[in-house]
Amino acid sequence: MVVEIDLSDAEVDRIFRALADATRRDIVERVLTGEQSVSALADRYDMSFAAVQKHVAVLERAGLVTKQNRGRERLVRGNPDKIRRVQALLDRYERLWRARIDRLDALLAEPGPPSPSAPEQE
Amino acid sequence: MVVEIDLSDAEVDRIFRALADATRRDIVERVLTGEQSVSALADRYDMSFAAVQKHVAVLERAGLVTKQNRGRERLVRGNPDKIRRVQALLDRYERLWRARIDRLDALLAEPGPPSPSAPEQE
DNA sequence: AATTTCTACAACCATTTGGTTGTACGTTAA
DNA sequence: TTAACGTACAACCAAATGGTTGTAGAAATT
Repeated sequence: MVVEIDLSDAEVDRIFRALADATRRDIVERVLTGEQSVSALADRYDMSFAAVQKHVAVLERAGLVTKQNRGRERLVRGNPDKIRRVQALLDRYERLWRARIDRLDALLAEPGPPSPSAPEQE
Repeated sequence: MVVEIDLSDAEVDRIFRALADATRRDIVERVLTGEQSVSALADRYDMSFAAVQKHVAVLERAGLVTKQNRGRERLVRGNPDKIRRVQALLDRYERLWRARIDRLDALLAEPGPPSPSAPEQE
């Protein structure tokens, strides 16, 4: 399955920043298992309801979760499309990196020194 | 190839936070192509040398790049092992997410309503 | 009708972030 | 030797982050 990469810098900023917090990553894991209300999530953490509410808001702004009204509750659920795009993004990084390593390996495997390059001193 | 996932919460925090900035992501891409000195990197961006120096320090603390001394220069290069671990981490998220979607799909495909669940109103 | 539950949001606070400028020091070049 | 280059680091600043408490409103319960 091919996933398109059409995220703006600002979007990628928001996504990575949202994932740069252990509580928020934990929330993501929880709503992966099944949708949960904000207060149900808040019960799990040693912080105020408002704090958890803010974390959910950060995840929502990043597009990683969505909220749906059910009565007085707000059900939080994951956004699979977005996580696939993040996956594709990291996949691209990994491929670029691997390509560089492969080039270096090939260079080192050559018989003669291909270029004087840097004398590599500490 | 199997990559181990043994990163602490704090490490993952640092990695995601490091990637949550367009300039730093660009630096990562540049050093993927080949190692570069800090000043060579600084020339590329519309900000002070010290600012770029700080960005590199953030990437270094996250373990995404390393620096090596060559004379008066500090050569910045990528850390392939770390990026592979990040890749593995995201891979895990993606698999969890996909598993949930598959479960939901299976549920919806069943003939009778499996459970009354929520009346789904806005 | 009164109370409780779940949520939203404002105000506040300490800390971190991302930028700046300035100073100092080792290394290279003239 | 002197000048220029590359880097490190401190001090400073505005804005964002991550937490708090308090107030208010809509929905459910009693």
